[in-house]
Amino acid sequence: MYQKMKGTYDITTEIQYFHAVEKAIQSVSRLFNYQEIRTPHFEASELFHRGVGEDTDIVGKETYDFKDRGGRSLTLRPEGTAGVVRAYIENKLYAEKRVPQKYYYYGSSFRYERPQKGRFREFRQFGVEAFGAKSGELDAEVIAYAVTLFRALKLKNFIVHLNSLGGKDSMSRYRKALKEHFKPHLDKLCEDCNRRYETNPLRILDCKIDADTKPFKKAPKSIDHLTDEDRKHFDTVKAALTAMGIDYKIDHSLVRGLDYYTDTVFEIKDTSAALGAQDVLCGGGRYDHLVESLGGPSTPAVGFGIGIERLIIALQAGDFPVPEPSVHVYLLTLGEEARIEALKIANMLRLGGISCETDFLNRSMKAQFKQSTHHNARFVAIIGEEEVQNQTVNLKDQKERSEETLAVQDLYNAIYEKLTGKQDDCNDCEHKKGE
RNA sequence: GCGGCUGUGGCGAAGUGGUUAACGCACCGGAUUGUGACUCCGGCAUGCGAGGGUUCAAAUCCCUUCAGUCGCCCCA
Repeated sequence: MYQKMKGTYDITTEIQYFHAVEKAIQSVSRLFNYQEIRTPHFEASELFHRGVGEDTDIVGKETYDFKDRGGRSLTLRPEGTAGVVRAYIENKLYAEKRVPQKYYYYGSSFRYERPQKGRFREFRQFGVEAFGAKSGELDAEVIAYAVTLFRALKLKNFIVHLNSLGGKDSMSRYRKALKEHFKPHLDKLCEDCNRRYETNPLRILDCKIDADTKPFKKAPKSIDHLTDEDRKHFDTVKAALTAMGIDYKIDHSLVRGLDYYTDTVFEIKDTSAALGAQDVLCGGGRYDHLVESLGGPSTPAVGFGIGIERLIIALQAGDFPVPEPSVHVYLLTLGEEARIEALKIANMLRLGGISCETDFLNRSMKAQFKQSTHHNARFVAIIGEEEVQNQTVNLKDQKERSEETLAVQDLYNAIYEKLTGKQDDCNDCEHKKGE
């Protein structure tokens, strides 16, 4: 038997959750005025190496790299931003008249990792990127977008972690301060941290092994090394969040693992314990130099990524109502003629927006009744020889627990009225009149 | 890349060397050839993730491998 590849999975009954999330994404994107952008699932390897950063774990050990038949070195995208930035530059979207240019993306990303809860080799990511404005208020709007999405999905147990790394000047000051601070303690730090000390001292703060040690706790804070300008930017972000009623927690150890971040960085963590070690639902920040470093004009930008699988795990732990698949009418047939008649009736009902299911196996009445339950049918329409003869249908309303004999020509109106009551829209599902 | 745990029907689960692999749920058929959800009767794994080995005998012991799961690293 063939098996799916490690770290991938088939979406079957859970599709309902994906639809719910996708619907929320579309409606929140509309509210915040973000346009969807779709970019390829693979790009030249070079793009991710330069975009995400050669020294990051993602590029160093997690990318799916392969050579195509033309000998090109390609990589399945490990995250969304690099591809969107490439498209932004290549399509000269910076010349768009609307500023800032705000995009969202949704789709699979790939990382070669050992799978565990909330972590897959192929996973879906949703993210937004806003280009063209260096504004703390835009940073705050991006965070507000994520929070709004979570609220729309009835999530309650999450918290925004916030920090600022500052721009190039602030960061180099901070790096120097960190190195000075940790230098006398290097022998006490783990192997990884010693390596990070040379390659990227900021990442030492990410370490969980050394997190409880004294030098770690006394480590200098990035926000104490911001230039006046960067400090002002961060103050604007915080004020804007407060103005929008968004709670946040300043997290001095939050540095993020991707190289391109500047100034604001944030994560939104799930606090329900449903996600185990992978509690980061959303991660993002400002990246003011990425567009330029990938060959575009100097363009400030800010964005985030959200893991759809993690979001859905959080959703399932919460009380988000997910509708069961259902059908309006189950046509229960008895005999050959009745089946033909049922097809005609189903066709007629479907044209009017009423969904139908019927029996294709010539099964017993009992079996068909069971099927109608499995299909969550509101109505069972019984069609036997007698009904075919008289052009009638025996209609059972499973909700009202009533049964009546109706002329075929009256069937549609009767069902429609019961489904919609006095309103225009179906009360049982999302069917709208005229659709 | 490293470590722990797990793998028996559609699902849950017993079985730790000895006949025919319990049981429950679900499903299917019948009792009841036009009214299901209760009840009763019957059916439903030639096989225990896969491959190899030990043995008179393997779901059970050994080796290899695959997958799942949780954790580390890191991230969404």
